[in-house]
Amino acid sequence: MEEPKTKNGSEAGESRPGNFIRAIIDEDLKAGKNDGRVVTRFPPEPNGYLHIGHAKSICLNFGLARDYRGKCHLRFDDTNPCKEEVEYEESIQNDVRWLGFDWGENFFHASDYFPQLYEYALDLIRQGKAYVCSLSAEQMRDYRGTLREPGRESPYRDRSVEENLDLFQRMKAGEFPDGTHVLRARIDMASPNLNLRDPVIYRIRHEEHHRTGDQWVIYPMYDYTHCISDALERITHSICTLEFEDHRPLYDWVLDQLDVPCHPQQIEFARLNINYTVLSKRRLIELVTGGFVSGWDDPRMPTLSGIRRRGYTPVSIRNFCEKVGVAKRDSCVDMGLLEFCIREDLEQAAPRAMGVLRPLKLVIENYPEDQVEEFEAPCHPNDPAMGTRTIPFCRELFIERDDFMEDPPKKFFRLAPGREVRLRYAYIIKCTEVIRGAHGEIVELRCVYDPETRGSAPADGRKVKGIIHWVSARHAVAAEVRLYDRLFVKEDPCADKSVDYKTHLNPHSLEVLTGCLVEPSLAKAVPENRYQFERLGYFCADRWDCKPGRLVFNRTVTLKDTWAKIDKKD
RNA sequence: UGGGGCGUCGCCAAGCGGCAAGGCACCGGAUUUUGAUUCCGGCAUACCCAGGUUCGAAUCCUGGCGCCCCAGCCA
Repeated sequence: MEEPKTKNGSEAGESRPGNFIRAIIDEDLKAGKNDGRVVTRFPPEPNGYLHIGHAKSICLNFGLARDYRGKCHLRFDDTNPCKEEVEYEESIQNDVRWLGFDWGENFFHASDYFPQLYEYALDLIRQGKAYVCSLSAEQMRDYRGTLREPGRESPYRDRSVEENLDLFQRMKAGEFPDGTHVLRARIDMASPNLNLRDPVIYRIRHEEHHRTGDQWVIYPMYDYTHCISDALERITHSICTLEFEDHRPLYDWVLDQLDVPCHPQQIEFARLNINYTVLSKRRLIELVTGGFVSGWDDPRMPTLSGIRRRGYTPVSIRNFCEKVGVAKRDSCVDMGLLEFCIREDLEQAAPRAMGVLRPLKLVIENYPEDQVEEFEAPCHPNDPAMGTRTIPFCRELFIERDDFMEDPPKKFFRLAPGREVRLRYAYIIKCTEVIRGAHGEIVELRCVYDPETRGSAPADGRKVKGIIHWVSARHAVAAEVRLYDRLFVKEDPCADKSVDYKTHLNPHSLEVLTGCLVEPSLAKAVPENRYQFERLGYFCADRWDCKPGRLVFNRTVTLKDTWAKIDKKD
């Protein structure tokens, strides 16, 4: 967290946006709750990679801890040995750190509490508030009732404390196969809240756990584990997403029965949605395993590792999460906001360079054959502190194919036959001839340059509106450039439940360009270096594939393109 | 005629009875050797609807309507 530590949100001068969670904390503080402590936690299940939706939660929880001078714990919710892996734990920690947050010593696992959780379960049984149920899964579903009808009590509901204790201990000892018994909380089978109809709190799973190995064959369920874990860690505000709102009565019930250190407050907020992508673990996994993307960190993925590889910066993600706000309304944020955030950051942070994606050869006929000039260009037009780089210039250049049109529309002010244009940081040139190939395609442009226009406007006062980028044919360096676009063509790929969301995958979400040419100063680019290729967009040297002698750039985002808008309108 | 939430500009989102913040997008215009950036200006007589209370309501009350979540031994 590189930002200066600030005081809490209630103090004057604080500019952070207010949200209902901060309002609750402010009130709690005013009322003297929790001895003035603020302790939050980010509790991922290690069964997938983090995505931008998690970033919202991370920024919220760690941000609260920062602003209220509290703590935010990182706790892995690893209660289901069937789905969880260490690979995920590692990636999650990397991603949280990359985002810019630090949990310090406060690193935990729900599995750390298995022994205590077990003791608490015994306690519940002794109080007659939990029982071993031997109904099958199907039977239990049947007994649970429906949304409108109350459930029926299990025939095992009134087993004696002794029998329950005995059975539960034997469950733990591994005497029974999976699915034969569960431990259930004894609450109310007629509750309109299904979560309270004697929820399962322990199940048998003869499965190796990635941390506890084969030490346990019974594993606690989320509802039972999460609240107790929070209490043991003395969490003050347990922030989760809306779908857990119905679970809050159970969260509170469990803590009310037990002798725990404190009773944290669960607060729910709306999860993040972004259009033209999907943010559900299940679907992201499917995209990866189905080979629809190259992996979890494919630059098109909304995963933090994907976004990172695409070229997004941590600060841009944090700003995005800040701008998105925190509320309880289901919402879907425009992808355009994310793009705004990365442009906003890179505009000031990324050094400029010239690169030609689709090269078109251009020969300056009145420029001496052997002459080479070197131009000193600023690395940033508005920030001299970023220094300069030198750009070689000679008779033969490459320009962007899109910057030439034989028969241009009115508002096109780039190169065309007989027209003048400025070569950025160099001379004004005029196109005199178009050379064609065997099939009539344009293969080369012949031009003349005005030697008097280097670094200055023409003396005769004529106006040249267009400025285009270029590279020297003799000095340019080859590069591969990967152009990324939105992953889906539909705003909400999952809106129509009768159609597989994958049918809305954007077939043009990746375009690989291999014949690109970039200015020689880029030869030294190392993985994750970010640049603005002038007039084109922001590009990031690929984290894995960019190596000395083989440049690979990913397009993070284009520059705002007013011309494209005008062109589309006409 | 199950329960729990939510409805303020195209998209987010403040607002908590005193007369609709802000951001994105969008539309003008200025500067500009990136059609970028920056800069100025515009952008809800209106807060799901209908009644009611009040001098005064997005904010309170009543009744509708709409959307989301819940019937895993997932989290």
